[in-house]
Amino acid sequence: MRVRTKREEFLQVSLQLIHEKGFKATTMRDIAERMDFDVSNSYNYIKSKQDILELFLFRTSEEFHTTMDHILDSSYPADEKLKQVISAHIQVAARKPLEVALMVNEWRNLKEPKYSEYVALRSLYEKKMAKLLREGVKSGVFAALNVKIATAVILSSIRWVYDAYADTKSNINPIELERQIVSLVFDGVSH
Amino acid sequence: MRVRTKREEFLQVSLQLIHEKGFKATTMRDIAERMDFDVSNSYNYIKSKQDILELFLFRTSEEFHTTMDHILDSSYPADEKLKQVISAHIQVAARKPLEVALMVNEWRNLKEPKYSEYVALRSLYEKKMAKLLREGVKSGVFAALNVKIATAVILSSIRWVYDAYADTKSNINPIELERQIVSLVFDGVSH
DNA sequence: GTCTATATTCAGATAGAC
DNA sequence: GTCTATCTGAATATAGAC
Repeated sequence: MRVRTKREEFLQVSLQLIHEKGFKATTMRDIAERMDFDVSNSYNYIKSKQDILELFLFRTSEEFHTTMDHILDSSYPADEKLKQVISAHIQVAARKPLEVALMVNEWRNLKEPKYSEYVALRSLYEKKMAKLLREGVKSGVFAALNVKIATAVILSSIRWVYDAYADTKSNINPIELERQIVSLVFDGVSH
Repeated sequence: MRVRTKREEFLQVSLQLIHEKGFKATTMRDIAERMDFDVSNSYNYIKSKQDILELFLFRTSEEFHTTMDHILDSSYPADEKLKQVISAHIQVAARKPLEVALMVNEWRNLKEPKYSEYVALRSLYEKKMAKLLREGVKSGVFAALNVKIATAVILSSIRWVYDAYADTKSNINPIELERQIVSLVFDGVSH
């Protein structure tokens, strides 16, 4: 990622370190050390450690929601919408793996009232997916599946994708990855 | 869970608290407080906080591996084996949701050398699943899927199940849950 | 098994000089 | 924007008496 300001550099370094060690295990001293300055300087860029977490979590969550909303509001049939949601997730996870890793692994470290706010956003995202599936079941493009369970299964089945892009410059082609995942979600492992 | 000794009670209380607050955020004082005694007494039952994590993680991991090994060693065809692996996972997650939650959420908090040991066990479990899938592709009971991706998708798609049983006495019937998940994994959402 | 007391270490955060 | 110095609180863990 291109870093324009020292604040952006500070935030990127924080994100990387939190990915490596976990939020709680990453100290302000760790971040400062990698920035090659004293701890106290960190507070030139943020007012608390929690700020770092909130900033990335809510920013990336909004990106997911905006995309999901655009897809839901379109006139595509439900199966096409589901493909697009999966595709969009993979693209974000491939482009911003560390941000997505944070969403998957560190949201529990938010403190109130941000914690409840974030949990509500997660829950809302699930509701949007459930709505999409219900739409498809009603219109007959999907089988008569249990929407609650299918929502959990489908969202869970793509949640690992960031991991393929987080550590090394992965050689997994996102287009091929999308093709394979879409194939599994739509038709399963059977012939 | 039936608790026979005070040590078992201590460990169960620890597990519950770690589930509620996360491993790092749970202090020995928190656990002692819920046990209604002073912190120092905790060290009658374990020699360090890490012990608690290691104990549950490796014990539950072994349970998963043993079951997986029995299934792989059987003469069932690959599709039947896959059903049994899914079924077994759901049963463990329904019976011991807090232990499975720990496996999903807290393994990163292990310290070396246990961390590397545990990562190797996870990786081995994935290899066993990949072997099962490769078997099924070769014999023709599965479609010509990308084994690496399918492994990640399938394991991921059942990883959330503990959550349906962790907090409240869930009204989700594990048999019905299994039926729905198997249907999705084998045939997807399409008609 | 329980307590009191304490050693040790380390975390987040702020004040204020340059 | 950088530093030194420091406050404040909290954590894991141990020693030793009852």
